[in-house]
Amino acid sequence: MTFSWEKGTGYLIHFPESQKETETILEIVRPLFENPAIRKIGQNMKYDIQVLANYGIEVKGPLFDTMIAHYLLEPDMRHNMNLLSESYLGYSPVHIESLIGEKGNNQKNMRSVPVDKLMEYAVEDADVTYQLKMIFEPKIISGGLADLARDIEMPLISVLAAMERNGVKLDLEDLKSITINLREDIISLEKEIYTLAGTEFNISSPKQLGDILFIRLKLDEKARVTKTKQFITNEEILQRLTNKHPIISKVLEYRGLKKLLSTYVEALPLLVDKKTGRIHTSYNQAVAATGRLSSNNPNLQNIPVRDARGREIRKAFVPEKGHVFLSADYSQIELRLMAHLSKDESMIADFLSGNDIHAATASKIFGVEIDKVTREMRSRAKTANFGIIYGISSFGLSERLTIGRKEAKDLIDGYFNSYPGVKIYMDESIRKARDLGYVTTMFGRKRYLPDIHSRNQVVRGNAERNAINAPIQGSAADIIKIAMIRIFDRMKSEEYLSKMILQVHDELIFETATSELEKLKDLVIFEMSNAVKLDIPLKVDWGTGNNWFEAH
DNA sequence: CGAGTCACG
DNA sequence: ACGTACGTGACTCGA
Repeated sequence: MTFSWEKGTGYLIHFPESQKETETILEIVRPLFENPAIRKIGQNMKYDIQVLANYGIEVKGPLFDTMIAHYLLEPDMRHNMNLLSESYLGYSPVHIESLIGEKGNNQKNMRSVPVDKLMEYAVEDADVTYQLKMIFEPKIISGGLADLARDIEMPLISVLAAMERNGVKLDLEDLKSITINLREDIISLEKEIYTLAGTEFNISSPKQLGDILFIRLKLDEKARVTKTKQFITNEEILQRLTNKHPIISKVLEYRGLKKLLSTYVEALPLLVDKKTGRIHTSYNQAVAATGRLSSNNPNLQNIPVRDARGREIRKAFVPEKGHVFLSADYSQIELRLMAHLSKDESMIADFLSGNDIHAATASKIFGVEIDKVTREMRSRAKTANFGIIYGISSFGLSERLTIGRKEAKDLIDGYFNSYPGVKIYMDESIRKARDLGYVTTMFGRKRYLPDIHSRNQVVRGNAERNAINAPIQGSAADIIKIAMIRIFDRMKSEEYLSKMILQVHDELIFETATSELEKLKDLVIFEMSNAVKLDIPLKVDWGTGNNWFEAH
């Protein structure tokens, strides 16, 4: 592990043989790492912070992470150190693989590398990092990204490190019984499908399934195909064929259950950490071009919730004894941001009225009193509101509402008549992207959109939708990051026992000591609601429970 | 290792 | 005549 200080010195911490030597070294470096007046520089510092935490050292003081800095400078690119070194320093560092071998089971431990080799690697690592810092920091400042870096991204690193280390407990018994049920159901569906098809085949193979449905059973003479000339067999297509043949609904159910089994129910238990007995996701702070986080190994940001059977999996995420889950989420944050950023008076008024926003939209675009809005009208308005955030097109909306292009266009025209400021704002975002080459979030995060000048209208259309969506999605990401930092700081300074454990884009989940529940709930709601002052309030919904299902 | 599919916000 | 809703990660198949 290597670190740099302001003076550019490389530090090597080797992994000593004896316990005594380890302790000596730790006590030498501890005052440095724990000194809040010393700014630490590193590449992917979340990792280093965790290694040090394993040795009981808490890294304090400001951070400057070159990976994160480059993410802010070039959010669409990749940020690993060798790549950065090659493109900014014209120098190819020693690959870690040359010391410990390729990734996989045979990858050696750092401890097995001879100390002289290790030293060379470590010193180079610190040197490269420091040189990158010297290049990136001025760019961050001149790019108007200093506040975002100093106040949000760099402080967030420690928050994420702690959340990852906290992890979340899984009820393995619960998952086991889900597994048994799923396996049974899958086997019987399999048999039914083979009977209905009149032959056995691999249902999980889109190619084989397509051939069965569209050649053997001839369920659609005009079946559409992919670029690779396979039949499309996705859910949307299959749904439309439900009435054509009883095999369809069986296949859909089979697909759904297989997904649950392989992606969640069977996979999650394998990722329980032997030492902690918990699941530790890792958050990637530098992949999503809009500024969102992502989660992997496992991805805990896509645990099923929409469908009843999938939602059961959430019951297996449980707090420790004496604890309860608290979940708090921003209500309609992206649409609220559209209202705020566009300053559209009528959308602001709709939010301030306290009415259901989709019903209010429906009332306007369909020209009926709000209490005369039907479920169907509300549902369409909701789809339109989503479309607006994504950078609507009449084609896209018509696909989702299964209506004609003309009808969709009329709906959009009606929408813009109701919320004229939104139309003006969207045009302004695209104009800004053309003029500057990028768009920004409320906190100055940039996304470059070079394709905005493309002569190819498909490519250009994509950039135009990004010009509309990125400031919205990105501002929402900025806001929850601010809330996370403030909540984390307060939980530490006010000595809470509870832990922040998960973030799912607009939602935070806490494993709360039961005695702290009321206080923590107020703290979380306050900090989330007040992370930023908008023209309309940020609404925060919350729930508690003895598992994630109940709390959500 | 790309393609197809599908889980989430 | 084109072909698109925004952002991710994981699994399975099959060349």
